Amino acid sequence: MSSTTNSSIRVRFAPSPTGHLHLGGARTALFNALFARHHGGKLVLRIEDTDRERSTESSITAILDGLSWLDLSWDEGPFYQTRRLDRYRDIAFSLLSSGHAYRCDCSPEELDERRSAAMKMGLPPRYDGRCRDRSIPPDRPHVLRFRTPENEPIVFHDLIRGELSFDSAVLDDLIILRSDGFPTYNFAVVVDDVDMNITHVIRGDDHINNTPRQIPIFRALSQKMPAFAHLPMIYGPDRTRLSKRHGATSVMSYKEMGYLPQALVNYLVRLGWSHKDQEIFSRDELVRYFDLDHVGSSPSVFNPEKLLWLNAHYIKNSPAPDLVPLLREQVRDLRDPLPQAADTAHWESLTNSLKARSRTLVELADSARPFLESRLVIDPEAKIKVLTFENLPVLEHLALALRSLSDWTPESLRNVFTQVGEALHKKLGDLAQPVRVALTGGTVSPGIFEVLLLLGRTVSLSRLDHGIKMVQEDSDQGATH
RNA sequence: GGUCCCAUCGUCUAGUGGCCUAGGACGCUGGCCUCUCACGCCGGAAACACGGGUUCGAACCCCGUUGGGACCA
Repeated sequence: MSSTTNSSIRVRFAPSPTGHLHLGGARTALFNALFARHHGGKLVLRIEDTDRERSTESSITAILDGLSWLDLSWDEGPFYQTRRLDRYRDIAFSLLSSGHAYRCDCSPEELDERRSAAMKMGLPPRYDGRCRDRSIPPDRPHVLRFRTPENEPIVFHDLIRGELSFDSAVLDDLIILRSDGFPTYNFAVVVDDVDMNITHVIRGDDHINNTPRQIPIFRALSQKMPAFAHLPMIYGPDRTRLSKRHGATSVMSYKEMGYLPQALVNYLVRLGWSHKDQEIFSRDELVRYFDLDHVGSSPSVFNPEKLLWLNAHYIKNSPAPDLVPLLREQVRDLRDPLPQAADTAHWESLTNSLKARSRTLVELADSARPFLESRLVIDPEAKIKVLTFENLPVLEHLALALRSLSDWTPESLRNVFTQVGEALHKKLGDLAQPVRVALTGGTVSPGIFEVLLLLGRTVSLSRLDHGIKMVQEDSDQGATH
């Protein structure tokens, strides 16, 4: 165990900018951030952009956007590996002069050939070390290879998995500096982790096999090693690594689908980590409770249903004033708004009426539209089922009674429905449904009195009249046939 | 193919040798509430991969098998 004191804990999140921030990366970032906050340490953001083929500027922006949407902040950086190339070269050459590295001028073609020859003979396709003791002049094209110590077992203690050991015989002399002067992945990572004083490397377990390649470099550099913690992968439903073909994997696509960042964070944190039976965590609780000792070691399958449930939970339990700006964003394209759409109080009571019925902000917006726009689209099925000739008396009686109402309060509205119900020998349910379809266009909505109140007298009466007219026209047509 | 990792309900997980006739959550499902739909509440079905050990006792420790996955090519 390391003797590091809490205040000096330093972790890093080190994405490659080759695409959006995906769920696995987001969880790695989250665990690093929570670990840092919990221990009062620092989080360093490092962009590993040495793969010039695949790294893009827009990916960097996308990753930063994703982190900020999730409200994950870092303390230092972002540092870019491409701006540290001189540093990697310096260290590589210092390893050359200390004898830990050597020049190699084997061509890719030769290496390929030897690799396939080895595989044909059933041998592992590793570099045979033939340049180890040749002295290749520096003016010839060459790479720098690390002289991997032989017969030295590599054992380290993983904070999540315990002791992990590898046989150094399977490690070959990896290239640390390419002929174009670019460092290789495993080398740059070690130089960075040393330079940035990283105390805990928390990363996906797809890097577990990189660790034994990195450890000898730490040793050659005479640097003390960070502690390692390898997080289990997140799988898709088919139990392979989560990827695009499993649907939405980018963090920002969840924003577009109307998810709250708290819901996604809460979902991701429970993938691999637990705190007894608790499912819902505030950010404060997360910081307080999170630690590596309750991170599991087995991979988990991404479950969109549970995420949806969490999202519904967060929507339902958010105060309306927090939700209203998000709702406004969803309905920016409002056409022909109702007068009350200018009133913040209307947005808030609307949100209060709808939030327990919405699992996403998109659903919230869809159900809010009839209360914000003048234009009302009547669902054809609802019309056929509910806006029938049999229900015409219900609508007419209610319209008449409502029109003569002097006030427009829950009590008076309820009285009207009760009286009309008694006169027509109908139950409240028989009255509410036709009104609901006439007023909202569908069979699903908040309570009918809430709807009446939300819409207000003028809009309610005109939609009711319009509904009555529609039924009359339909029955006229039916009569002529 | 080589190396490494993993294994509790369909899924996320609790569980660190006796508290387990295995707990919670999502989903599914029966009911209650009810003007619709939700929300909420109450109930149900549903798992320790298999085989050996160790131990008085194993979901928990060890070994093997099987299955899955990652990495390197």
